Amino acid sequence: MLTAERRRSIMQILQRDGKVLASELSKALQVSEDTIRRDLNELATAGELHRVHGGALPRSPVTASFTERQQQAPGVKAAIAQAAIGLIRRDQVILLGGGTTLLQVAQQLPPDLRATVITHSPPVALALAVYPEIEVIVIGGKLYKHELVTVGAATVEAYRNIRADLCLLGIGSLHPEVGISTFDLEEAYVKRAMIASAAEVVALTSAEKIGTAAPYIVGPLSDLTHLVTERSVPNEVLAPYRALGITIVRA
Amino acid sequence: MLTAERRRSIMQILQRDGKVLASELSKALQVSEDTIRRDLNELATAGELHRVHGGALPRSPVTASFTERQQQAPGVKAAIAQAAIGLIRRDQVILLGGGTTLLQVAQQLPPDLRATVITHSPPVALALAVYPEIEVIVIGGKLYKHELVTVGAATVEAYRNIRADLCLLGIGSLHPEVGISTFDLEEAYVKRAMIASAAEVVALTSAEKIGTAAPYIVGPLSDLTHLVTERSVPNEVLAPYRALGITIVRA
DNA sequence: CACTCTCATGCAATAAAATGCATCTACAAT
DNA sequence: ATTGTAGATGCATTTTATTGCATGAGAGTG
Repeated sequence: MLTAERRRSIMQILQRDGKVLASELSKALQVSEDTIRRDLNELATAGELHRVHGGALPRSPVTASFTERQQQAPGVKAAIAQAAIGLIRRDQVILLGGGTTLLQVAQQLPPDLRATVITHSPPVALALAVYPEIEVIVIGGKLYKHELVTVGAATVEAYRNIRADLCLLGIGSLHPEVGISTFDLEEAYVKRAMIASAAEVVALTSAEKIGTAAPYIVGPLSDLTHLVTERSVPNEVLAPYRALGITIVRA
Repeated sequence: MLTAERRRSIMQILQRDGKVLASELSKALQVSEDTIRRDLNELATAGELHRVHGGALPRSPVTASFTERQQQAPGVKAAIAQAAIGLIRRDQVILLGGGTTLLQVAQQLPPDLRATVITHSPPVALALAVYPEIEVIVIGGKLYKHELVTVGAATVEAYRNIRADLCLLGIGSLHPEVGISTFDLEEAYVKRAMIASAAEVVALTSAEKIGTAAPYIVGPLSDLTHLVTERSVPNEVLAPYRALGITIVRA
């Protein structure tokens, strides 16, 4: 039996049973557990399944990509979120993007904040539901399962009809020359619409994303009014942003 | 049973019942309480739940107060949800309402179901995000915090532009003469729009809601094509619904 | 304060995983 | 045919994870 053939069998069994055990696969496919483990690791690296001790489970888009990242650098993200919250003023109309950093923002707002918050991220919307004085507006659309945000024409259209005071956005890539960019086209459209609808635009980004570029351009750096990032980012890296009049906030 | 699998079960039970006890989980999952405690601690560290003495609670206080109501009769709601799922066929376009019963539906769908599901409930949308073959459309609007659904003109308008095969709705009150009614005006509008947009309309309702009326009329009983309710409901109570040609499904 | 239930910790047994190494096979070039 | 090479496989060994149990500390209740 060919290697690729065996791996296909593993995927089929996984789909059929909802889980696979390394020991069982070894018997069923007549190869050693070492080989099975190698297969499982390769498949996990390729993102086809979720490797766990003893076997593997189907890759669930939510638990895999979203909650997993939540753990990566919790301290840093919380600090950035906290710093961004300092820019919010009472009674504003605020656009909140998706992603784990913005979820942190939604969770850490002052309990008595009075504001209108508009978001296209269901998890952010749920986090906001605890605040009695916040009016929450959900923007609909097609749900992107890995980011847990809505996208598409309906989403963009909805943002177009809004005039907000403030927009808080998680940014995937920032580059002095390329500008704001992201790894997903649909998300780029949504972010562009959000930026166009807000008077002040705040980018939240961790240190390692500054100076990088991604395939899809959201807009020029001059779209931003504020940049919230880690304390550790060296001054010279931030110079081009300051030169554009962007207010830098260090968490 | 795999460790990761067991933790996933714990999260499911937590979501279903609104709380978990270490002692009960130990019996239900056939492992020692030590293992359960370790699981709960790990899940708490990962931010997936809120660890408390004796067991654990959902992480977010929102979903807590929301799922708390599920404790009242978790078995009944799960059974009604399961029965309603039997009406779903592959590749349909389905409207899902809000509320705890519909959340149960979203959580108990067959893992490989292929369909398009449209909902104005963020918790339902998140529950649907785990299904790889389901396209999820979120309907936006103003967020109603107690029901965790969106309402308002945007919501109604969005549903108006949709033609669905099936609509699954939680119903607050059903009365042979009054028809379908609810305690909230905004929700009445949304439900009306959903009913108007679907070929088949399925009402999910527990026994005690049948024969009651509420201030805001959604529409006549003849809007319904199916009624899913508890097995215990006596036949004579259901007679007027049967007379209208409504298919009765007993959970 | 006394009682019970729950929890944390260290420990040992077991299962699973990673690693390095030898062997085997398929395939291509000579 | 044979030689070389890359990849796949199995085995031995070491390392790491998981689990249940015992002990004592701690929390909750009346």
